[in-house]
Amino acid sequence: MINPFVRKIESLVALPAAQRQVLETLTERLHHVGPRDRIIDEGDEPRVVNIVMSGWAYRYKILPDGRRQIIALLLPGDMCDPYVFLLRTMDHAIGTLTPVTLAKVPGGIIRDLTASGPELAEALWRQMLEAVEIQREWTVSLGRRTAIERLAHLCCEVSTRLEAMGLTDGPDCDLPLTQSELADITGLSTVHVNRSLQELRATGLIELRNRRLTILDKEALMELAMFDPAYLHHRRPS
Amino acid sequence: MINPFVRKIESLVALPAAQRQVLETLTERLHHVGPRDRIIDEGDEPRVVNIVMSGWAYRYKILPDGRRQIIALLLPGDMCDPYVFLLRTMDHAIGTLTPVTLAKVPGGIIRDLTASGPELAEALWRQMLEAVEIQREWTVSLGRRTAIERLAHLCCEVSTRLEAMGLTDGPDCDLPLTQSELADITGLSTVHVNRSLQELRATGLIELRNRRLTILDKEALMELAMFDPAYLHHRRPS
DNA sequence: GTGCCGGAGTGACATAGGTTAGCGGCCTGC
DNA sequence: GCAGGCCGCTAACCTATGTCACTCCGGCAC
Repeated sequence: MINPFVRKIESLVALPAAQRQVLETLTERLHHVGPRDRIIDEGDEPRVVNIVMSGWAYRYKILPDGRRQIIALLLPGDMCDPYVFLLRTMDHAIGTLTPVTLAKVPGGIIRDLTASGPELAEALWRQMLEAVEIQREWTVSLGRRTAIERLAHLCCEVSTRLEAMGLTDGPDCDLPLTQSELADITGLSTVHVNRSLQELRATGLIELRNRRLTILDKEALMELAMFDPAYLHHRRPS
Repeated sequence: MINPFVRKIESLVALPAAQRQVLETLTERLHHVGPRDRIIDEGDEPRVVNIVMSGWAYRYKILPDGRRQIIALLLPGDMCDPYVFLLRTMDHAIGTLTPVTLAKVPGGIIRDLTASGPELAEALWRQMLEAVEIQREWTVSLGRRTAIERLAHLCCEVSTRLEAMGLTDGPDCDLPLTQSELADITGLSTVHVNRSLQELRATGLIELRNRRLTILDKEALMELAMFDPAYLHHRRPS
């Protein structure tokens, strides 16, 4: 299995072989975190840049009264903000959904890397831009899409992101989220997530069993979700 | 009046005088755009980096059926994604709320700047990180805050951001948004924005007249909004 | 095997917020 | 000085989504 981080970076920019080699060695030492565990907490001082090498993680914030919002999903190959270490403290937390393997890259190394040539610096910027666009699309979902549309859109997004990493199996992919986590992503209640999911199933758009998602009618699902994959297209022209 | 872009950058990193001078000259040639006008449209190819030197602009997306969501507010000093020009096309549009003056910096110049020394590269990263954190907080608002809380939070955010730029007058600041624009920011209907605004006024937390906001009880407003300014604190230790 | 627990699923009911329709005030254009 | 339009505001009514309280099922600990 190819290194997902390298795969992701190489989908963004063409790397000289030497640079590629550097990245490979960077992500050799892996840390293992169990499922439903924490990676970093709000208020912590970020010292390293975490890279998800396998498994699913998520960013979240909890309001003083306990309401929780999941802010982003981190899939294999995703990097937690290339330059987080510039911040004094984390303003949100990161946790795992599944068992996760992580590469931890110290800030100094990141600086050295980007100073060594423009390709990598550019790749990091592209990755950041992609992350921001995803975040913006979530903003649109939460602000203006209905419950069903939000769920449909999430399915489209996840499936598209996983596909780009070679992690789909035809119309099938992982979706290791409980309904309560789906609720915290979509800003809904668990009950309503359940209802809406049933409706998505009833109309034959998706199947969802055993943490696996099957998209039965991609066209219709995209139309319902008003999903335009353009915002995920930072791939370099190939 | 000091150059707001330079002011913003200098709040993030300490700049050698020479670098500072470069920034000043970069933002000498200004473009003027009228109120409620467009700066760049979805699908356009971004060639330059826009910097807002005065006035208010905003990012937005429109769904196929016309629903609009405002995704971000761009205040004086804000830069529209330091490296946008890496993208093939804009996935969202940017428009103006008030008359706006803009500096337009070509991508090549940005690259040269950041290649010339680490301070500026770092400043751009910090600015991006701040923008993302704001975006994440909007995600939380839309997902988990009630109507009143969203509006209160927006007031806190705007006032804090303007204050950092020296654009507040004690508890007063600009808020050049119609109720319909507030609705598209907060994911509500205009009617409900109106209702909630009344309630905020009735409880003596804010005043809002003639596009000016007065925060009457900042403590209470922050508590209601569950506003924690930490996410805006990228200022360098001074 | 038994008991426990977390997660999916339900039904009845409550409510935050949306919709529609309409008013009056204030600009602005002419 | 009039007409048209945008904006703030309101009332009556509607509905998407939330809340509460519960069942059922499967996996895991022991």
